[in-house]
Amino acid sequence: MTYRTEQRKIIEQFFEENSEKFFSVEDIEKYLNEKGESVGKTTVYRTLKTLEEKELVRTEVKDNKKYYQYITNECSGHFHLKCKNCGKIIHLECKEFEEVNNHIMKHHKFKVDHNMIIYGICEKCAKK
Amino acid sequence: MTYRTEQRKIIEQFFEENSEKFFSVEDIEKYLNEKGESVGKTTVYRTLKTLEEKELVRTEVKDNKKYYQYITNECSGHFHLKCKNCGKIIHLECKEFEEVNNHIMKHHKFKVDHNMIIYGICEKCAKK
DNA sequence: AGTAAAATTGAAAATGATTTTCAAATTGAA
DNA sequence: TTCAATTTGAAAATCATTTTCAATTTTACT
Repeated sequence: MTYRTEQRKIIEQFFEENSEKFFSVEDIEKYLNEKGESVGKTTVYRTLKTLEEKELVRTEVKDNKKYYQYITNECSGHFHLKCKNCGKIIHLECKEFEEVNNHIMKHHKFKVDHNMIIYGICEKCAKK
Repeated sequence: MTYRTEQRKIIEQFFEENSEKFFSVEDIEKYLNEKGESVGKTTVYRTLKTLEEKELVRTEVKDNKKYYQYITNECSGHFHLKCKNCGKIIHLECKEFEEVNNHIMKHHKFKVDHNMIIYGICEKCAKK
């Protein structure tokens, strides 16, 4: 039932191969076209919207512009810290956070998004 | 050195009195004008930008539109859970979270924003 | 394979939130 | 009071995103 077109495949493949950063629609369009792939801006917008609805990408807005990051399997299931200054991402895979999750579940009756990013300032940037 | 104009006072007062919800620029403009306060849209935009820079408001983007929430003193210093579905906000004032914060500080060398909102689904909405 | 219906694509136009511009009004310091 | 610096707001500009719609591609069904 799921349509699978050439363009959509290309975009999904782009994300499979580029999961570390956040990209804007412009970034992706440029990158693909430079690689010789024929994908229009509108299609990139539409595909990203779909991926977002399926919760396969995380989004972030900066200067009224949306950025998308692919959620890999390895990154799903734990929290992340992201430095607002330099963009560094730290994976929180300690058992502490499973406990926090359980606490929130039990006492606050709340199911936290498992791909949440917590923002703040990393050590390096704090020193400046 | 800080200029303090009539319009800016009105907008800041609006937030002091309305801290529970998120508001769009349109919301605020409408509300103030209905109350007979003369504040232009552009000024609302500018004032909100300043408040955001001073970290006196939190922001959220929905359908390419920005929403602002005032950060009261009572709400600063602890995490919040917000239901993505119904918008309900839960304040996490348990000691568990201070511990988490300390853990992140010590082991991950990271200073978390103290007004963070963690998104997820509340019990009621989960049941639907 | 052949065909038709349904879904997708993309260029161009439309939308709409936010920013910029700039002249007029307001503010604060001397 | 006076004047430079700042703020205001209407209108114009900007720019990311969405919509439109005709053409193309995909899928389901023979």
